[in-house]
Amino acid sequence: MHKEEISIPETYKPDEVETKLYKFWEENEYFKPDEDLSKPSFCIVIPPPNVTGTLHMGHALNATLQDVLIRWKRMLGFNALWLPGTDHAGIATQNVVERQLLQEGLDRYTLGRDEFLKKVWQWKEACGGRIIKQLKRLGSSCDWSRLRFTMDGGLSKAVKEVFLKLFEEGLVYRDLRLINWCPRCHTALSDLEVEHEETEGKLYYIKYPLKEAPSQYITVATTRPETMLGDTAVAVNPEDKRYKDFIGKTLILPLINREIPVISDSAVDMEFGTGAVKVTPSHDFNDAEIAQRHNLPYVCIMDEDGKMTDEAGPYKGLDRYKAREKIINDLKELELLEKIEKHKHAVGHCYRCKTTIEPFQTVQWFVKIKPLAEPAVKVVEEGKIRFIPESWVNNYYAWMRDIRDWCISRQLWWGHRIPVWYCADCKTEKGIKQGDLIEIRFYKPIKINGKEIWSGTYTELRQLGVSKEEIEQKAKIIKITIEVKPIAGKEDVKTCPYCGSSELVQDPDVLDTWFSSALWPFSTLGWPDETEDLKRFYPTDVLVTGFDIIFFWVARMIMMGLKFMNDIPFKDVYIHALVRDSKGQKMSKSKGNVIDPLVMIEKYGSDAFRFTLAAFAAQGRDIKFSEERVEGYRRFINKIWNAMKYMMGFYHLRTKESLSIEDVKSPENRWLLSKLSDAIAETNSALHSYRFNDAASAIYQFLWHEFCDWFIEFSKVVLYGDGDKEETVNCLFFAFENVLKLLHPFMPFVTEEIWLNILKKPQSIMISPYPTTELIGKDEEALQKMEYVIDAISGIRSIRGELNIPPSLNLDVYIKTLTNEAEEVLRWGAKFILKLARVSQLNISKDIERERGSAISVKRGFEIYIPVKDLIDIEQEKKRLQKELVKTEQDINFLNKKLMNEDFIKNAPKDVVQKDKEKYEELLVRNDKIKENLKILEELG
RNA sequence: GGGCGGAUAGCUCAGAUGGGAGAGCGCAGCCCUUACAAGGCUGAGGUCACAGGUUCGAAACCUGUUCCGCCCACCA
Repeated sequence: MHKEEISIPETYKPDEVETKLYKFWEENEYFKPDEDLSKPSFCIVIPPPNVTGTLHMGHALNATLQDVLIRWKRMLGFNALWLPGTDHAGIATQNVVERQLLQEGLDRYTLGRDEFLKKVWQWKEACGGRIIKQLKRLGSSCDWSRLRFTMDGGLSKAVKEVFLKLFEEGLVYRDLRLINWCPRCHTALSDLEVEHEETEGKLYYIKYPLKEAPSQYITVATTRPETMLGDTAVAVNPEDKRYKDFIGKTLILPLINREIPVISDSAVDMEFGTGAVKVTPSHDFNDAEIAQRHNLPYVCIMDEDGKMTDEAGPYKGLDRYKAREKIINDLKELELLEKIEKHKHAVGHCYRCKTTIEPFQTVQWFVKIKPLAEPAVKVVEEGKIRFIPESWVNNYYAWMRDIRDWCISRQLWWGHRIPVWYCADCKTEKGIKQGDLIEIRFYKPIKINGKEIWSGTYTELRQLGVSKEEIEQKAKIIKITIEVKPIAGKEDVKTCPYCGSSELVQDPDVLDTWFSSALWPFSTLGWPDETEDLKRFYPTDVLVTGFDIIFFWVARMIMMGLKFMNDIPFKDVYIHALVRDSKGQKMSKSKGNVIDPLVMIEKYGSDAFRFTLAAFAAQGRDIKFSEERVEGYRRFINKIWNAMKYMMGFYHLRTKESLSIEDVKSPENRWLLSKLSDAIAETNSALHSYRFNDAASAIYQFLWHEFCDWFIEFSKVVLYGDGDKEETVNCLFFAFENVLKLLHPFMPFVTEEIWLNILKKPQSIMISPYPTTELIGKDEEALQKMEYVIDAISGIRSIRGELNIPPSLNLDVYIKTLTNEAEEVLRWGAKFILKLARVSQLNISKDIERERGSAISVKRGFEIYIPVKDLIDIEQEKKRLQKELVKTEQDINFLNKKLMNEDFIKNAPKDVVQKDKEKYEELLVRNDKIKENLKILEELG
């Protein structure tokens, strides 16, 4: 083997190396699966981060774990594809761009829909790639040539296809009902997008006088007095004796003097408040249900801005909170406010902007979810999809069982526009012209013939000469009522299929962002086309994600995958924890406790950072991130680097690339390969069951403590002294290279740097085969043998350390062996003992007479004596032995009790009993020796 | 109101199917030994939240309690 001169940098510099190597990998297309179809495939689709996103700890953890898996599988010989992409993130992105416009003094309505969308795309092109760059910085080995975006042509095609199919089957439908409305974002939200937060509020007790006898009244309790303007009844429980006589009577709604009935409904809780509930069908979900049952009218008193409508009489135009204030004051004046109590209750907030949501009655699109949910539950029950950790399936089932129809339309501009059109000229069954039912409001008035027009029906506006385009562009809200028949189409519908009219308006709404993400596992692989990728990689193998989007995303992917691919989208769902700060608090900008992954990478390097995340990723628990741990793993890298530097001094002696246990003779070398074998086995098995932390620690433990602390020290004895240098060097390199490969999925950069640029391997480490144990083998006998040597060294060191014997002192050590095996092995290992325990003279024999006044250490098979009477304080050694005596005696008692227990002997497995017996015998011997020595020391002292 | 998770060394956490408790950091002592002081060696430190139970044997399994954290839910 030709060995050229290699210059090795004194220290490892992550920042230089990482960018260089990432470029190298990308240029060589190592991230792409190859075309070899005989290899099994392994696929992960990335949970697409928002285009607006910047890499946070959650992304970093998520990406690290996926990269560990994909690199591991790739090295195991799989055709591995990690498919990356980003999500258009409807509301979030629209908000970002709108905020930007605001700084320029613009808003989206002034720009119009098309212009606004152009701006968003521009923004996406300019800034949307940021998170991709950051993922690369982390070392993610995604196949970037397959990068997807949820608004790409292909994915949009998939979205339309799915919508149309569901529409045709009646699984998407339009309905007029109460939905969650964000008055700031001006859009409907699904139930999931509402965050409920426990809030300290007030409970207002308001008197509603009886019409026939105004001195009598019913008191209702409410947290939202402003909604009383929309009351159309007061409900009491039919069982409630207090109100028995009121049922059926009429009350006068204060402030606006509407006559409303007292009704009875069993949904009313007699215990709460006064037992009488005001019913506001237009602004409360419960009340809407009561209204359905009792056929109550809906009075809408709040508009889409959260301001009071015409129906609110004197309160018209007031903001909802201002109206509340005024109403309370007015009620006080009328002496109709009985009392105000403090009251805790859950208030819903918009998950994007935190504004309090408002139940609002509008026409929206929904997905009928039960028929989709049932099969999705079944595949999990049948074990076709596995959740890891398993405990999450309960959450999944619970949600899926009580699932309600999914509101998918959003009153936004950025997103997949609903592929549905409405004809303005058709007559409906009710005989009204549809066009009249399409009502338009403008954000800024348009001028026609010098007249300012703010709003009108579609037909009116067209008659006034407003163009279709202008309506689409400038309209703030286009209200299309439920009576209008939707015409769905893959392509733009230009003429009405019923009447041939060209007066068609496209539904102004876009789809919930999560609608397109639900298709992610197959839309990214090319569906609806039957692509090669789809055949090869669907179903994907594992989904790695956080628990916060199990409902938003995971559940919906399962439903859609089953519906449109007739197959599960992934086999395993690995749910990882949330990354919190070191105090266990959720990281958030407002708390100022956010740790930026990129700062960590800059300070410590990507490898150290990734390793930290993996080492923290124990199942089922949140991660309290601590920077000190990252620092610790940076030192680990330093350790690796230094070990490498030592080894490279002997590189020229290397003769073999590959070894198995049969190829080596010397016990310490066989010991090393056996330990390596264990580390390999543990790493693989841990990764198989997603125990990332166990895998990380197995590698760390082996590399630092077994390889560096023990083996390198053994090797010095041979390499700086006598012995089979060649074999030792071969073992050093073989083990080191294997552990580099083991480590590569966790620390891709430093391993590659050493592999390629120090060891001068011809090919990247990322496509080298991952170590498996069968090629190396294990030698139990060598492990046993080395245990004698290691015990001896530890025993001497221990005496040294505890008795504070300075290393400069010459140390004579006597080892009395009790067995032939011990004697043979220790004589062989004397060279190691001498050097590693810094012994100047070592005598090993069966018939060693202990010198009076020796420090003693009793090991399995031998005893160590160190004559110390001239060296140290005998009192100290006595103390040391007494301490040990206490320990052994405790142990003996414990084992004795156990072994005297007949039930234990009878019931415990034989090997457990056997092991305890052996331990017991050993302890007895040790105990005797210690006692003996103590006696001698006593005599001396 | 329902459900889930946690409580183990001073700190942060491991302990997969039950066989006398581990790591990293921190702490104490000794050491610049020719890879590494970003290091080596040696130590100290734990009634595994509490109370019962199952078992020959429990940190682990079961029941209850306390304290934290999270998710879901239309109590106005």
